[in-house]
Amino acid sequence: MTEDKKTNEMIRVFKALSDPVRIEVIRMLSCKEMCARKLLEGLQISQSTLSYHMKILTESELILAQKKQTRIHYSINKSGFDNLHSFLKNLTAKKADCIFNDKNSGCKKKNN
Amino acid sequence: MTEDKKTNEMIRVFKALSDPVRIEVIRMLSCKEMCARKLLEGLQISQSTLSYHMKILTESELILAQKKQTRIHYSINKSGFDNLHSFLKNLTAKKADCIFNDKNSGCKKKNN
DNA sequence: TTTAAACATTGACATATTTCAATGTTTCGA
DNA sequence: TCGAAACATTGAAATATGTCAATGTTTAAA
Repeated sequence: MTEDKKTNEMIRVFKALSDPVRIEVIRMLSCKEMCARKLLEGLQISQSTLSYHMKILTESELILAQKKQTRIHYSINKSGFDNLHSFLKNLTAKKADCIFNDKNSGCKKKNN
Repeated sequence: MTEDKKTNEMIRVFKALSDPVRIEVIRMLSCKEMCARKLLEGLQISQSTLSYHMKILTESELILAQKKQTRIHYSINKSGFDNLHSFLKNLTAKKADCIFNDKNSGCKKKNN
Protein backbone atom coordinates (compact mmCIF):
# COMPACT_ATOMS: atom_id res chain seq x y z
CA MET A 1 0.00 0.00 0.00
CA THR A 2 2.36 2.72 -1.16
CA GLU A 3 0.38 5.90 -0.78
CA ASP A 4 1.13 9.45 -1.77
CA LYS A 5 2.50 12.01 0.66
CA LYS A 6 -0.84 13.75 1.16
CA THR A 7 -2.53 10.48 2.09
CA ASN A 8 0.20 9.63 4.59
CA GLU A 9 -0.21 13.06 6.16
CA MET A 10 -3.94 12.47 6.48
CA ILE A 11 -3.47 9.02 7.96
CA ARG A 12 -1.36 10.73 10.60
CA VAL A 13 -4.25 13.15 11.19
CA PHE A 14 -6.75 10.31 11.54
CA LYS A 15 -4.45 8.55 14.00
CA ALA A 16 -4.23 11.78 15.96
CA LEU A 17 -8.03 11.85 16.17
CA SER A 18 -8.25 8.19 17.21
CA ASP A 19 -7.80 8.71 20.92
CA PRO A 20 -10.24 9.92 23.60
CA VAL A 21 -7.63 12.01 25.40
CA ARG A 22 -6.75 13.86 22.23
CA ILE A 23 -10.40 14.42 21.31
CA GLU A 24 -10.93 15.88 24.75
CA VAL A 25 -7.90 18.16 24.33
CA ILE A 26 -9.30 19.41 21.01
CA ARG A 27 -12.63 20.08 22.71
CA MET A 28 -10.92 22.05 25.45
CA LEU A 29 -8.88 24.06 22.98
CA SER A 30 -11.93 24.73 20.81
CA CYS A 31 -13.35 26.39 23.86
CA LYS A 32 -10.26 28.42 24.67
CA GLU A 33 -6.58 28.26 23.90
CA MET A 34 -4.50 27.30 26.91
CA CYS A 35 -1.20 25.96 28.15
CA ALA A 36 -0.37 22.35 29.03
CA ARG A 37 -0.69 22.89 32.76
CA LYS A 38 -4.28 24.07 32.32
CA LEU A 39 -5.11 21.19 30.01
CA LEU A 40 -3.67 18.80 32.56
CA GLU A 41 -6.08 20.05 35.21
CA GLY A 42 -9.03 18.84 33.17
CA LEU A 43 -7.58 15.42 32.37
CA GLN A 44 -6.88 12.33 34.49
CA ILE A 45 -3.45 11.61 33.04
CA SER A 46 0.18 12.23 33.98
CA GLN A 47 2.17 15.20 32.71
CA SER A 48 4.39 13.04 30.52
CA THR A 49 1.37 11.39 28.96
CA LEU A 50 -0.12 14.76 28.09
CA SER A 51 3.18 15.83 26.58
CA TYR A 52 3.14 12.70 24.44
CA HIS A 53 -0.38 13.46 23.22
CA MET A 54 0.40 17.10 22.51
CA LYS A 55 3.32 16.06 20.37
CA ILE A 56 1.05 13.86 18.28
CA LEU A 57 -1.51 16.64 17.94
CA THR A 58 1.02 19.28 16.92
CA GLU A 59 2.85 16.96 14.52
CA SER A 60 -0.45 16.18 12.84
CA GLU A 61 -0.89 19.96 12.48
CA LEU A 62 -4.31 19.91 14.09
CA ILE A 63 -2.98 21.94 17.02
CA LEU A 64 -0.58 24.88 17.13
CA ALA A 65 2.03 25.30 19.84
CA GLN A 66 3.34 28.75 20.67
CA LYS A 67 6.05 29.22 23.23
CA LYS A 68 5.48 32.00 25.77
CA GLN A 69 8.22 32.27 28.40
CA THR A 70 8.21 28.95 30.22
CA ARG A 71 4.79 27.93 28.97
CA ILE A 72 3.46 26.68 25.67
CA HIS A 73 0.15 27.99 24.49
CA TYR A 74 -1.78 25.45 22.51
CA SER A 75 -4.55 26.35 20.09
CA ILE A 76 -6.64 24.87 17.30
CA ASN A 77 -4.96 24.98 13.91
CA LYS A 78 -7.85 25.93 11.66
CA SER A 79 -5.93 25.23 8.47
CA GLY A 80 -5.23 21.69 9.67
CA PHE A 81 -8.92 21.04 10.08
CA ASP A 82 -9.64 22.71 6.74
CA ASN A 83 -7.21 20.31 5.08
CA LEU A 84 -8.95 17.43 6.78
CA HIS A 85 -12.35 18.54 5.54
CA SER A 86 -11.22 18.89 1.96
CA PHE A 87 -9.40 15.55 2.02
CA LEU A 88 -12.56 13.83 3.22
CA LYS A 89 -14.69 15.63 0.64
CA ASN A 90 -12.34 14.53 -2.11
CA LEU A 91 -11.95 10.99 -0.81
CA THR A 92 -15.52 9.96 -1.53
CA ALA A 93 -16.13 12.29 -4.46
CA LYS A 94 -17.01 10.59 -7.74
CA LYS A 95 -14.02 10.81 -10.06
CA ALA A 96 -14.16 10.94 -13.84
CA ASP A 97 -10.99 8.88 -14.27
CA CYS A 98 -12.21 5.82 -12.44
CA ILE A 99 -10.18 2.83 -13.58
CA PHE A 100 -13.04 0.47 -12.81
CA ASN A 101 -15.44 2.20 -15.17
CA ASP A 102 -15.08 -0.31 -17.97
CA LYS A 103 -18.00 -2.68 -18.35
CA ASN A 104 -16.07 -5.90 -17.68
CA SER A 105 -14.82 -4.89 -14.27
CA GLY A 106 -17.88 -6.00 -12.32
CA CYS A 107 -18.14 -8.91 -9.91
CA LYS A 108 -21.29 -10.45 -11.29
CA LYS A 109 -20.81 -12.95 -14.07
CA LYS A 110 -22.53 -12.28 -17.33
CA ASN A 111 -25.65 -14.38 -18.03
CA ASN A 112 -25.41 -14.41 -21.81
CA MET B 1 -11.20 9.76 29.64
CA THR B 2 -14.76 8.55 29.83
CA GLU B 3 -16.36 9.78 26.65
CA ASP B 4 -19.92 9.72 25.43
CA LYS B 5 -21.22 7.09 23.04
CA LYS B 6 -21.10 9.36 20.00
CA THR B 7 -17.46 10.20 20.62
CA ASN B 8 -16.55 6.53 20.98
CA GLU B 9 -18.32 5.80 17.70
CA MET B 10 -16.32 8.55 16.03
CA ILE B 11 -13.05 7.34 17.48
CA ARG B 12 -13.84 4.02 15.86
CA VAL B 13 -14.38 5.88 12.58
CA PHE B 14 -11.06 7.69 12.88
CA LYS B 15 -9.31 4.40 13.61
CA ALA B 16 -10.95 2.93 10.52
CA LEU B 17 -9.51 5.79 8.47
CA SER B 18 -6.02 5.40 10.00
CA ASP B 19 -4.75 2.75 7.62
CA PRO B 20 -3.47 3.00 4.03
CA VAL B 21 -5.17 -0.21 2.92
CA ARG B 22 -8.53 1.01 4.17
CA ILE B 23 -8.09 4.44 2.57
CA GLU B 24 -7.34 2.72 -0.70
CA VAL B 25 -10.45 0.53 -0.34
CA ILE B 26 -12.56 3.64 0.22
CA ARG B 27 -11.02 5.22 -2.89
CA MET B 28 -11.84 2.13 -4.93
CA LEU B 29 -15.40 1.99 -3.65
CA SER B 30 -15.88 5.73 -4.25
CA CYS B 31 -15.16 4.92 -7.84
CA LYS B 32 -17.48 1.96 -8.06
CA GLU B 33 -19.09 -0.47 -5.67
CA MET B 34 -17.59 -3.93 -5.88
CA CYS B 35 -17.13 -7.27 -4.17
CA ALA B 36 -14.15 -8.38 -2.08
CA ARG B 37 -12.59 -10.44 -4.83
CA LYS B 38 -12.46 -7.39 -7.08
CA LEU B 39 -11.02 -5.23 -4.30
CA LEU B 40 -8.41 -7.89 -3.68
CA GLU B 41 -7.19 -7.65 -7.28
CA GLY B 42 -6.16 -4.04 -6.74
CA LEU B 43 -4.39 -4.61 -3.42
CA GLN B 44 -1.17 -6.40 -2.46
CA ILE B 45 -2.58 -8.20 0.56
CA SER B 46 -3.95 -11.64 1.40
CA GLN B 47 -7.63 -12.49 1.33
CA SER B 48 -7.82 -12.85 5.10
CA THR B 49 -6.21 -9.47 5.58
CA LEU B 50 -8.75 -7.83 3.31
CA SER B 51 -11.54 -9.53 5.21
CA TYR B 52 -10.11 -8.11 8.43
CA HIS B 53 -10.05 -4.61 6.97
CA MET B 54 -13.56 -4.87 5.53
CA LYS B 55 -14.87 -5.84 8.95
CA ILE B 56 -13.35 -2.69 10.45
CA LEU B 57 -14.77 -0.54 7.66
CA THR B 58 -18.28 -1.96 7.91
CA GLU B 59 -18.33 -1.87 11.71
CA SER B 60 -17.34 1.78 11.59
CA GLU B 61 -20.32 2.27 9.26
CA LEU B 62 -18.23 3.96 6.60
CA ILE B 63 -18.85 1.07 4.22
CA LEU B 64 -21.99 -0.94 3.53
CA ALA B 65 -21.93 -4.69 2.91
CA GLN B 66 -24.69 -6.32 0.91
CA LYS B 67 -24.78 -10.04 0.41
CA LYS B 68 -25.51 -11.23 -3.12
CA GLN B 69 -25.40 -14.99 -3.52
CA THR B 70 -21.86 -16.02 -2.63
CA ARG B 71 -20.47 -12.52 -2.96
CA ILE B 72 -20.63 -9.43 -0.82
CA HIS B 73 -21.05 -6.13 -2.53
CA TYR B 74 -19.33 -3.33 -0.70
CA SER B 75 -20.23 0.32 -1.15
CA ILE B 76 -19.67 3.72 0.42
CA ASN B 77 -22.08 4.48 3.26
CA LYS B 78 -22.88 8.12 2.62
CA SER B 79 -24.61 8.60 5.97
CA GLY B 80 -21.50 7.38 7.76
CA PHE B 81 -19.43 10.04 6.07
CA ASP B 82 -22.14 12.63 6.72
CA ASN B 83 -21.96 11.81 10.43
CA LEU B 84 -18.21 12.19 10.31
CA HIS B 85 -18.45 15.61 8.68
CA SER B 86 -20.93 16.92 11.22
CA PHE B 87 -18.94 15.54 14.14
CA LEU B 88 -15.83 17.33 12.89
CA LYS B 89 -17.74 20.56 12.32
CA ASN B 90 -19.11 20.42 15.83
CA LEU B 91 -15.81 19.40 17.42
CA THR B 92 -14.05 22.67 16.72
CA ALA B 93 -17.12 24.92 16.75
CA LYS B 94 -17.08 27.66 19.38
CA LYS B 95 -19.50 26.74 22.16
CA ALA B 96 -21.44 29.18 24.32
CA ASP B 97 -21.18 27.00 27.43
CA CYS B 98 -17.40 26.91 27.59
CA ILE B 99 -16.35 26.09 31.16
CA PHE B 100 -13.05 27.91 30.69
CA ASN B 101 -14.70 31.22 29.88
CA ASP B 102 -14.23 32.73 33.31
CA LYS B 103 -11.46 35.31 33.55
CA ASN B 104 -9.31 33.43 36.09
CA SER B 105 -8.88 30.33 34.02
CA GLY B 106 -5.93 31.55 31.97
CA CYS B 107 -2.36 30.31 32.16
CA LYS B 108 -0.68 33.67 32.39
CA LYS B 109 -0.21 35.03 35.89
CA LYS B 110 -1.69 38.39 36.67
CA ASN B 111 0.79 41.29 36.90
CA ASN B 112 -1.08 43.40 39.45
C1' DT C 1 -23.83 -35.26 -3.35
C1' DT C 2 -19.40 -33.35 -4.47
C1' DT C 3 -16.79 -29.70 -5.66
C1' DA C 4 -15.41 -25.13 -5.93
C1' DA C 5 -15.88 -20.15 -5.31
C1' DA C 6 -16.26 -16.36 -2.06
C1' DC C 7 -15.65 -14.70 2.16
C1' DA C 8 -14.95 -15.18 7.49
C1' DT C 9 -12.47 -16.81 11.50
C1' DT C 10 -8.60 -18.46 14.18
C1' DG C 11 -3.95 -18.65 15.96
C1' DA C 12 0.57 -16.98 15.81
C1' DC C 13 3.65 -13.44 15.27
C1' DA C 14 5.65 -8.67 14.57
C1' DT C 15 5.04 -3.95 15.19
C1' DA C 16 2.70 0.19 17.00
C1' DT C 17 0.47 2.64 20.61
C1' DT C 18 -0.41 4.24 25.21
C1' DT C 19 0.91 4.85 29.83
C1' DC C 20 3.78 6.15 33.80
C1' DA C 21 7.91 7.20 36.78
C1' DA C 22 12.17 9.07 36.44
C1' DT C 23 15.01 12.30 34.54
C1' DG C 24 16.43 16.15 31.34
C1' DT C 25 16.00 21.06 29.62
C1' DT C 26 14.77 25.76 29.58
C1' DT C 27 13.41 29.93 31.67
C1' DC C 28 12.22 33.00 35.25
C1' DG C 29 12.32 34.89 39.88
C1' DA C 30 14.51 35.25 44.42
C1' DT D 1 23.56 31.59 41.28
C1' DC D 2 19.99 28.56 42.92
C1' DG D 3 15.60 26.74 42.99
C1' DA D 4 11.32 26.04 41.07
C1' DA D 5 7.95 25.92 37.32
C1' DA D 6 6.69 24.14 32.84
C1' DC D 7 7.27 21.04 29.56
C1' DA D 8 10.03 17.22 26.93
C1' DT D 9 12.37 12.81 26.67
C1' DT D 10 13.58 8.16 27.93
C1' DG D 11 12.89 3.42 29.25
C1' DA D 12 9.90 -0.13 30.52
C1' DA D 13 5.63 -2.40 30.49
C1' DA D 14 0.82 -3.47 28.90
C1' DT D 15 -2.37 -3.43 25.29
C1' DA D 16 -3.84 -2.83 20.43
C1' DT D 17 -3.19 -3.42 15.56
C1' DG D 18 -1.96 -5.55 11.14
C1' DT D 19 -0.42 -9.58 8.70
C1' DC D 20 -0.55 -14.28 6.96
C1' DA D 21 -1.40 -19.42 6.50
C1' DA D 22 -4.61 -22.59 7.67
C1' DT D 23 -9.15 -23.71 8.26
C1' DG D 24 -14.30 -22.92 8.60
C1' DT D 25 -18.85 -21.59 6.44
C1' DT D 26 -22.11 -20.72 2.95
C1' DT D 27 -23.86 -20.98 -1.58
C1' DA D 28 -24.26 -22.40 -6.24
C1' DA D 29 -23.05 -25.30 -10.01
C1' DA D 30 -21.80 -29.79 -11.85
